[in-house]
Amino acid sequence: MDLVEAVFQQALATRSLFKRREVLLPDYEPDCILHRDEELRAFAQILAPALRGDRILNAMLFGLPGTGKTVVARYVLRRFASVARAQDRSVRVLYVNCRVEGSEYKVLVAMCRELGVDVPSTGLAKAELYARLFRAVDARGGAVIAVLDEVDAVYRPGESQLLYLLTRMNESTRRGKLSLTIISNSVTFKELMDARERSALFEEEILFHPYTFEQLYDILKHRAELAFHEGVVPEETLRYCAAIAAKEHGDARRALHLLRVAGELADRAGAPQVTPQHVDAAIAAIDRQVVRSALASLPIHAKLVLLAVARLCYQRGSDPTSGEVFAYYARLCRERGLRPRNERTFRSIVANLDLYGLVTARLESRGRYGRTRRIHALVTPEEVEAALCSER
DNA sequence: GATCCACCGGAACCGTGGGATT
DNA sequence: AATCCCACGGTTCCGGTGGATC
Ligand SMILES: Nc1ncnc2c1ncn2[C@@H]1O[C@H](COP(=O)(O)OP(=O)(O)O)[C@@H](O)[C@H]1O
Repeated sequence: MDLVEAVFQQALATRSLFKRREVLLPDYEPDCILHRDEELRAFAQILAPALRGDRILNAMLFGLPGTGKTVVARYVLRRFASVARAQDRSVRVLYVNCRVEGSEYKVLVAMCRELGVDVPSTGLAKAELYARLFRAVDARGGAVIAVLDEVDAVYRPGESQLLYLLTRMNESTRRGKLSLTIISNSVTFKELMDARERSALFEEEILFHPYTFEQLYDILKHRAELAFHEGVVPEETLRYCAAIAAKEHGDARRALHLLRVAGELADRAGAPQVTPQHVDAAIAAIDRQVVRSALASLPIHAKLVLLAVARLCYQRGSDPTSGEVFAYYARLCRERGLRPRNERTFRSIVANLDLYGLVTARLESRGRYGRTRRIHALVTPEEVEAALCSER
């Protein structure tokens, strides 16, 4: 029996640890939400008046990542839509994730499309998009409930008009009414908004607290029962995952992610159970995967800048300055027949790498010898090279 | 104190790729 | 076809700036 055959035979002989693996994936929508009764009720209460045809208030849901904002919102929205449909109410709901869309403009495009308006993904004037959205809201009449998830990802304090304009839309619509529910991962988001927006949007607010260890444990236990065969995941493993996630801002997404990857590792190894050791291995595997996919999604010039930083860092064991990195980066470009981006763009690239946490760039004043950034790589040259190879 | 290095980073602008209107 | 609108990535321009050295 050859190598490959052995793997297949093994897979046939041992049954998978998973019953329904998809239950642990991030986009799974559970039909049972634990420890969020207050939040569920509060959000349902906000939407409820729309069933009677009354105007509903703009709401704001905020809390740290993985505290259940999205599940709660989508769950209530789903239930709301089905009641509204049964009652024959002309209420429409739409959900857009702003981080996924990427920019304010694309959020508008997505909102239009959710309402069935066919708009091109680029080319239209912003004002025209507003007009079309406006017409779509007004055309069929009735309320439109729009949930904008992760707004903080596209919101630029001072220049963002999205929210303000959307809240003002009602002043000119005749039959349709638009209600906004804004979800933000940043608890300080509120302070970033200017007064007009704040008063328009903060008619209602719901704060999501981090999950405690016990709450995370319950969520994990419930999901584990759906996802794995009986007896596969011991209590101890669930407690371990819960403890790690509780320490990291009470993040349920993190807890579920750990459990899923631990399960996959155990499954692949042919282990009979998912143990805490598998969870430890999962932490490392997730870390590696996070780095790998962050690197892979970088534009080519960002990869080259990062490679320059990493090489220089590792070669001399000290952090290079902007000027040095730029020179090395320019050389890498020329070796490859690429035209280097200019220095200003280079500095923007470095600023972005810093933002992504792939390098740290601290401003340093060396008096006579100028002011520059010392750039430190948080990834190894090998990791960047791997990402560069898979290019093209 | 004044100087001046080696950059920093805001802002205005440009080119490309898209679409609407007439 | 001409002329308008736009976003996005990149470029051009340029006024800062902390602190060792003169
Ligand atoms: N109370 C809960 N019960 C069950 N699953 C939950 C609960 N809270 C969060 N989750 C799960 O945790 C993950 C992250 O939750 P999510 O709502 O996306 O967080 P947020 O939007 O606050 O960042 C999702 O996969 C979700 O299914």
